Amino acid sequence: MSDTIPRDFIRQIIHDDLESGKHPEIVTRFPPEPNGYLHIGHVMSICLNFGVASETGGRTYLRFDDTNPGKEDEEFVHAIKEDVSWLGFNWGDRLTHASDYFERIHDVAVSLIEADLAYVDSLSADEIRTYRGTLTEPGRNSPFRIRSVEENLDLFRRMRAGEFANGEHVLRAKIDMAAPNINLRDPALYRIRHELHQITGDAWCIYPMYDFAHTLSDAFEGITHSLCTLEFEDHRPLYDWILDRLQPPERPRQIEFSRLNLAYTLTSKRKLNELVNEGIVSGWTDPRMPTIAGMRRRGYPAAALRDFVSRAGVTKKDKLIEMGMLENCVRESLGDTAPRRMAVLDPLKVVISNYPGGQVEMLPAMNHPNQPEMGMREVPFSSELWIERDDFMIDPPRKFFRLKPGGEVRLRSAYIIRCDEVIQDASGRVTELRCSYDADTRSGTGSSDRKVKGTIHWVSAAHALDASVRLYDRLFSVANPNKAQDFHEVLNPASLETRAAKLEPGLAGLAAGEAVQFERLGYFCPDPSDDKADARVFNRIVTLRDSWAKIEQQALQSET
RNA sequence: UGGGGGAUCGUCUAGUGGUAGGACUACGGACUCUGACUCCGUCAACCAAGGUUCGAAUCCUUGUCCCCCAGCCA
Repeated sequence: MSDTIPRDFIRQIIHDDLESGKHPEIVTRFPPEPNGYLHIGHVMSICLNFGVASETGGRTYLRFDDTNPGKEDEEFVHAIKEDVSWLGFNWGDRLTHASDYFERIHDVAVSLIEADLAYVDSLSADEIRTYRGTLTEPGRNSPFRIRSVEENLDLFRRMRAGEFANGEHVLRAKIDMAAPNINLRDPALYRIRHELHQITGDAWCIYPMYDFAHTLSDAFEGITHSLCTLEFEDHRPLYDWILDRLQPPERPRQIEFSRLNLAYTLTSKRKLNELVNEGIVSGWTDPRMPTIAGMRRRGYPAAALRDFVSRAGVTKKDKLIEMGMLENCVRESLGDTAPRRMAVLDPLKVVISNYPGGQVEMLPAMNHPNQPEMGMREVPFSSELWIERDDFMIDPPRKFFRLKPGGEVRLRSAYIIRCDEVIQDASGRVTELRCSYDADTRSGTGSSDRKVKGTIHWVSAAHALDASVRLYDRLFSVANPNKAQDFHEVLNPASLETRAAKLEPGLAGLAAGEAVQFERLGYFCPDPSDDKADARVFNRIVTLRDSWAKIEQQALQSET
């Protein structure tokens, strides 16, 4: 097995670089901008960056790319740190900020000016765009491109000193306005922003651009492999241009991989922001959000997320991964560990007419059918129960193994009951079932091995714990909402459904975020934010696989 | 019509001149006090056309399609 571990192309490069002695140790970084919450796409980057380093005994920096004050916020810094560590990664003492290097970045800018490789441009933003040319036509030199080194030095010093308003000047690299790669057409290095920075406060009014700050930060930290997504591929020549001027002792190499896109979700920060700001979701941590915080609140285990991105792999091919892949990882992670419980989401009253009124039995039930070591619990049984409305049909199709008039079914961990009478209201809606139980069929006793085809879950009415249960579905109704002209039009109106559910009483003590399986329904956990002792709120993490849904479809079709 | 990338089952992914394999899904079956889990089985792919070769997903040529780039965002 170990010799067949698939090694993605990045791990191959890293392996080769270690082998050849190019680097004694691997140093990576995860460089989020603190302007939003991390999402499923970032999980990929986090696992890759921290993964390749830890696998090789290397180090990883968590570096906040805070070069654009005003867009960035401390709230996001906290959230990001929490997300990364929840995912299981540890940056040790390597928590940094691009702003830690502002002075050094500035010094590099000055030395570039001195080498006549950068100049202060006084064109307006609009003019710069015009001068830049188009994808098919070369740009033209700015008239300010010929300024002397002395003048540039003076102007840049005064930019820093705050003598100019936003937008009045910009520092540009002097590369090639005719370059076919637009990133090389004298890219901006510094712009003026009279704005308070969340860390440096008012110390600066000029801020470095991403390409400049990011490349230099990589160099300063001794990053060996700078892993980023495909859209930065044509920034690499600029990355390399900067490194060529700097000549750092340890030269980082940028390698790009494709983003991970999940079907039926968005990962554009801008659009995620809109979902939050417009109140379409309850916030960044809404359990329907593809954010790490949302998925954590929903109840997805960190291990499932790690498993998911590892199955997705690292390549350069555009991916749009099916939701089922993620859900499978979640089920797989929870399947062996989540204790089993019973809960009824759409209650239908059942009265056991031959069971003594007022009598209560505590019936033992396994916490996990495949893992006896997880022990047993007791659930109360009495003459009035709740069962799932779906588990009864007056006129069922073939292969319906649940309750029907005159039919028998086993109550999980309890008795076999027979449906004797169906009570309906004026509109024909079933309001109650009168059943009789077979006292000799109690689970684990008597002739309890008597077979009936179906087993359903139930909760004793008198003992039931009331809870609000939130059923989540995909936020969008199309596989790739990124492609939609307006995502509002492809929102899934049924992405959240709330049920007044009946839970077995033992669930009262369940802690927030602790996952259990409601048998036959799915995995659930108390919502970490909204669950209260006197008003329980549960999230459905993921459903169980449901082959009945398929059979039912086929049955209904064959009858028509 | 500039530059940079990418095309292998429905989805994700292995393959590095020698039997196209795995995971998820789908489908069929076994088991079942969860229509779950588990187990067994089936369907299913090399973008196209040429070329090189005993042999090509892999090398060459020519096409086709898809993605990214014209922020003083990252």
